[in-house]
Amino acid sequence: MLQDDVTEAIAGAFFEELADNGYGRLSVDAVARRAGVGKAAIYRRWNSKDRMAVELISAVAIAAIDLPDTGSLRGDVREYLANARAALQHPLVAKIVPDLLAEANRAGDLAEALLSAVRDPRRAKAAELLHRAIARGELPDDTDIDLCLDFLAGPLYWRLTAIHTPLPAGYLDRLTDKTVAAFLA
Amino acid sequence: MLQDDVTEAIAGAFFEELADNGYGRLSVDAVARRAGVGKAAIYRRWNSKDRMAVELISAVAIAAIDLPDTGSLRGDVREYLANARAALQHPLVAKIVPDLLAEANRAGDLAEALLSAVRDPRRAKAAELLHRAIARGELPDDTDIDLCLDFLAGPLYWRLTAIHTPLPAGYLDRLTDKTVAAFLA
DNA sequence: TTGCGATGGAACGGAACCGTATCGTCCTTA
DNA sequence: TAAGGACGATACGGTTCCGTTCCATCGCAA
Repeated sequence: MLQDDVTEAIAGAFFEELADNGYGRLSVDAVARRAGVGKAAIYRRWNSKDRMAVELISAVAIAAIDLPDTGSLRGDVREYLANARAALQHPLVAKIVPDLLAEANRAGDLAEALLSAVRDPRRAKAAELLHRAIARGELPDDTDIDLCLDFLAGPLYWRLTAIHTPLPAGYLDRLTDKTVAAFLA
Repeated sequence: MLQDDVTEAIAGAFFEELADNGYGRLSVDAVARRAGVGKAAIYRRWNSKDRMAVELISAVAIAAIDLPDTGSLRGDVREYLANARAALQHPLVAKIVPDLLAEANRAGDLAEALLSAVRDPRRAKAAELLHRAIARGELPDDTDIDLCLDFLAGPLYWRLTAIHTPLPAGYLDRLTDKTVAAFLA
């Protein structure tokens, strides 16, 4: 029976290595060393480095999908952005997400797993936020959902992962204002 | 005297390898093989893989800075987005930019070079677009420049590199409308 | 023609990596 | 108490990589 604490040590070390080195430079030896674990313990759980990565990443990505429902468009947007900020400001997440996003544009099992297990469900989930606003009459029926979703996620992601400078006080409120204004334009 | 055609073949192969494998998996042997060149020809030009990468990437990144000046805010935004779309739809650029953006969040010479040679100049250049609009009176004096810049770049970047689905007809026009609306909110 | 220098190709040492195998040790369960 | 299995550690073969070195060839200038 595989021991849970060893599995967790491996998972923790895996994400730390992923943040430090990126998926391209990730090595099983380094994960084992960092976890204080023999390599056999890793290969007893997954039969290759790629399978380990796909399984560990998919698990946390799926668990992280959570959509607010405050009853108003502005409240939902504010809450969605606050969740996104909290996630992307985690030091490990901030380094891992852009790396995996780049990896998703390449060929391979990890790319397919990321698209089907992370990107598509997350985008469908976020679309619910807009559909609810349309049902409430806060947005017109012919709202361009896809375009609005780009405005919901794009600016904050760009700010936190590309520009990578701290958010000034009140940033999230002003971001919410402009995002809602863009939805209505 | 180093031959220019060899240098160009190396540069071309470097960017193709970078797109296919990412910076983490990039190997000098593969670049030389792809360029039809001996490894010695590479090390005669740069004394390490990292120096080659920094030099080649910095060169094209600096050359690619170009800001439109159409005389109106909406025209400038439309033109800026059209430029960005053209760049990010190039198949190599679409794979390389997200990879380097992830790399910029890590420690190392390449990260520093990317920040100082690419990110900062590009953001300063884009800020001019907004300052001109303020000077024309199209935007209020107290416009939050930083926040607006996130709206200028974020949605399209997110769409083209994270979502990675084709842009429907008229997307850029509607994107421009919503972007300007966000600026004014 | 002679000579210089860049070239492609090949090989090298040393290091890292993957996936497997083999230890002796420890913990759990029967 | 005895048996089984997961454990950390270590080493292995085979591959890949970096950076260096050597070689024969080719182009070009004197």
